[in-house]
Amino acid sequence: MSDAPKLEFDPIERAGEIWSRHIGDPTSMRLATSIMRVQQLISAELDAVLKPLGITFARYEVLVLLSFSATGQLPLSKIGERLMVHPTSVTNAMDRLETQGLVRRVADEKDRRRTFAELTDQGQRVLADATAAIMAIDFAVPGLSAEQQDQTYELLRHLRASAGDF
Amino acid sequence: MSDAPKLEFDPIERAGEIWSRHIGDPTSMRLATSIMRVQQLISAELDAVLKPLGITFARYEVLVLLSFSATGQLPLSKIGERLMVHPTSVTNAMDRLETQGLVRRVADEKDRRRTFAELTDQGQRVLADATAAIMAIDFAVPGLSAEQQDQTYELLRHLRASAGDF
DNA sequence: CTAAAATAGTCGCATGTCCAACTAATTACC
DNA sequence: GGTAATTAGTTGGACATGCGACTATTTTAG
Repeated sequence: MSDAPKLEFDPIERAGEIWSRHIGDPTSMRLATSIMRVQQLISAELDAVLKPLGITFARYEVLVLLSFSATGQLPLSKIGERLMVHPTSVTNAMDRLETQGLVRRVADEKDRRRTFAELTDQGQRVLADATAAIMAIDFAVPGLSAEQQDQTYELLRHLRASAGDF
Repeated sequence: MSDAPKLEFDPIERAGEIWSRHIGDPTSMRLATSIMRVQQLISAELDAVLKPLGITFARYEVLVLLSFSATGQLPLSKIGERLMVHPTSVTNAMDRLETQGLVRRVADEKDRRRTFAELTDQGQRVLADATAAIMAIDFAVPGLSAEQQDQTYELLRHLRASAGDF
């Protein structure tokens, strides 16, 4: 957002759209690029809202995960699995969150290969603020009715399932 | 893919999904995270297919854009505008493409602030191969019928429009 | 019970994206 | 006409993400 190149009212012409007009069909390609674009918009919006709190959406997701864990802590591997990101991404996020004092690494005595992640008090506070901030924009995002949103979600769910998600 | 953490058949639990079950509703949040996940899958798939050709999808989009330009060349600013990415991303992609010998920077004599990007012969060859490679997977991606894909596209279009796209 | 295989995390490296700031050139405006 | 505002690109820095490789520990096999 913000500094993003201002497109007057130019039709969006990413690869998918271009193909649709020049090459044959690639409906799926058009859909693919559209999804990527929407993701870009959503991601930018979420990060913008979280920026004042000093975290990104990626890190926010880690906090959310930890807060809902039954024991209050989660092995790093579990986090990567749940968020479906590479182990190195978890390490990266944890390093930053720990530096910020929002989470803590705790050694697992049972299995010394593992490390648990645990929310700090400050982490809980930031999480609460972040959630509130996101909830606030939640209503502004739409452009689709609740039914349409559910419908879109359902369609994407099929896509994810077949795409091997996983 | 590949090294991605193997999730048995665990329900996807990113922030959005988690909220849906714990906090109130946030249908839109659930949709948002779903979109982000689908984008991740698509992106990984595309990059994987293009990898043997030595390019990424981001760079591929630049090549596509250039090949469809009427004059065969495009000012860098126009590329950023069309692909809706920051100018620095264009500079980055161009640097790599130029190093690979797939595109060329050409000074604009009329307006000396500008620089044109132009496909090289090799760039055209790589583009052709890349397009073929992508078309090939295009059929495998689905999970949705053609109608469902159009439907999803339409729904996302509304979302993009209202989200200020732009 | 020991050697091989699997698992958990980390590090370095490559990419891509955006922002802030800066230079150069062109256009606007008083 | 000459200065201010705008536009085009680049550079440097912050982040996120994935891959390959490596260490340490635990499991599995034979």
